[in-house]
Amino acid sequence: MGRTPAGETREKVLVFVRDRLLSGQPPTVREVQEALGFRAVRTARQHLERLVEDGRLVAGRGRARGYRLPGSAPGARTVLAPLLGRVPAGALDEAIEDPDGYLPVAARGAAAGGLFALRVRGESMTGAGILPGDLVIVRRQPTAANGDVVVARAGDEATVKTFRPRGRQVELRPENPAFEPIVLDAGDVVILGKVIEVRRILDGRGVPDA
Amino acid sequence: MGRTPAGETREKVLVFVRDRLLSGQPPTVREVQEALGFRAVRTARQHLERLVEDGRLVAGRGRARGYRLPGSAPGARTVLAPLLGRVPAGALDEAIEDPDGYLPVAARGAAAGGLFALRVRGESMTGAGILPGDLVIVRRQPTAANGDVVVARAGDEATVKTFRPRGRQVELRPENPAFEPIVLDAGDVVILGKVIEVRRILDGRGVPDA
DNA sequence: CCATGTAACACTCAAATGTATGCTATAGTC
DNA sequence: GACTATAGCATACATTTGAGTGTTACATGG
Repeated sequence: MGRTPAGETREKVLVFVRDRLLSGQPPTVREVQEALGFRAVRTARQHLERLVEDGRLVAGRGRARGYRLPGSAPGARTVLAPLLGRVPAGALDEAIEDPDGYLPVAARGAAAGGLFALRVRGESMTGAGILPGDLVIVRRQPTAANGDVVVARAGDEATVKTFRPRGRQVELRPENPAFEPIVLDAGDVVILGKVIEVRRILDGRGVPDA
Repeated sequence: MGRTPAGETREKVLVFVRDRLLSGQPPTVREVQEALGFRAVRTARQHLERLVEDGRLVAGRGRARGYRLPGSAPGARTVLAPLLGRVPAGALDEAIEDPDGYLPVAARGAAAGGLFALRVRGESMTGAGILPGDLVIVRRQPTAANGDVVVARAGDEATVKTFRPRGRQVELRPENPAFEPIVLDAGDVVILGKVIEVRRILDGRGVPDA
C-alpha cells in the first residue's frame, strides 16, 4: 500500500508519543496506531520498536502504556506542580487537593510530589524582581539557608520573603524598602518551602506607556 | 486481618497516585496494591473507588492506568520551547536546530513550533522585572502591539525591549533609566517574536545579605 | 448483644493492551 | 533483474490490568 518518505512518519510517531507523555497520559500502541492513521497495530509497533532501537524512546517490557522518554531526551524530567489559590492556615496538603491548575516544571532532581506553585500578592519582593501576580515554584522543605527566598507561614498568612536566621529568631525580609522585616521566634515560623523558580505570564497585557 | 485507623490508608493511596501522576507515570491498580503493601488487588481498588466517589480522583473506565487528577487531564498540555544560546544574525531557524536545552511550557493555545526561549543579558529591562540571566519564552511573530515586550533584531544584535511604534519609526525602549531607547526606521527593525513569559531559576543561589 | 460500616483478603473473569507470525508493495542498490 | 531494506497490512496470541463476587475481621453505636 501507500508509503511515506523514509523516517518522516517515525518523527510524527515520536512527536505524538512525546506530547502524550508530557501531558501525563502515556499512549497505548493502538492509540498510536489510530492517531497516525495506520490500519494495523503492527505498523505502529514497528515504529515504536525502531525509536527504541535508536535510543529515542525507552520501552517498559510488557507493561501497558509502557513507553517513556530516555533520561537524556528533552522533556524527560518534566513534572507538574499544582498551582494553589491560597494557602490557608495549616493546610498545605488540603490546598493541594483543589489546585487552580498545573504548571509544567523541569524537575532538577526534585521529586514530583514535593513541588507546588503560588501566585504572589503584594509588592514586598519587587526588589528581587518578584512582582505582584508572578508565579513562584516552591519545593517543599521544612528548613532553609540564609538568603533563600522562602514561602513561610507566620500566623495565619503565608508569605514570600527572604530567609534570614538571626540566632534564636528568624527574620523574614521583604526585598522592598517600603516594607518592614518580620522578626519572630524560630518556633513561630513555619517554612513551607523554598522558591526555586519565578515565572511571569505576559500573555495579553504589555508594559503601560509612560 | 489487620486494620488501620479510618481514612489514614486512603490518604497514603491518594498521595502515591498523585505523585505518580504529577511525574507523568500513572500507576496501575496493582502498582498501588504493591506500593501500599496490600495482599489483595481488591483492597487497592476499593480505596481508589472511594477516592473517585469523593471526587478526589477521576477514573477512566476500563482504561489501563486510567486514574487522573480532577480538573487537570485535558488542560495540562505541555510543549517544549528550545532554549537558544544566542541569536546569530538572520538565522533563527538554524539556531533552533541546535538548542542549549528545552523548557516545558504550558501551551496556552500557542502552536508547538512557534515558541523559543532566550537567556537575557544585560540590565536594560530590570524596570520590568526582567533581570540578567532570566529566561524569556518567546512566541514567534513578525509584528507586535504597543507595549509588548519583544525580541527584536536591530543590526546584528538581538535584544529584549519594549515595543513602541512611532509613526514610520520604531522605538525599542529599555525599562531602565540608565539605558537609552533605540529609535530606528521601521524597515531596519525585525521583530523576532513577543515575550509571553519570563522565568528565573533560583535553584542554588539566594539573595545576598545586604 | 446485634446491626452497621469500614478495612482487608482470596479468587475469578473479561477487557485492554503488548507481542508475534506471515504477507504485500514500493524504493533504492549492485 | 536480483537483492535488500523499509513501510504497511491482517490476524492471532499472551500478558497486563481493570472489574466482579463473596468472605472475614474489627471497630462503633444503639
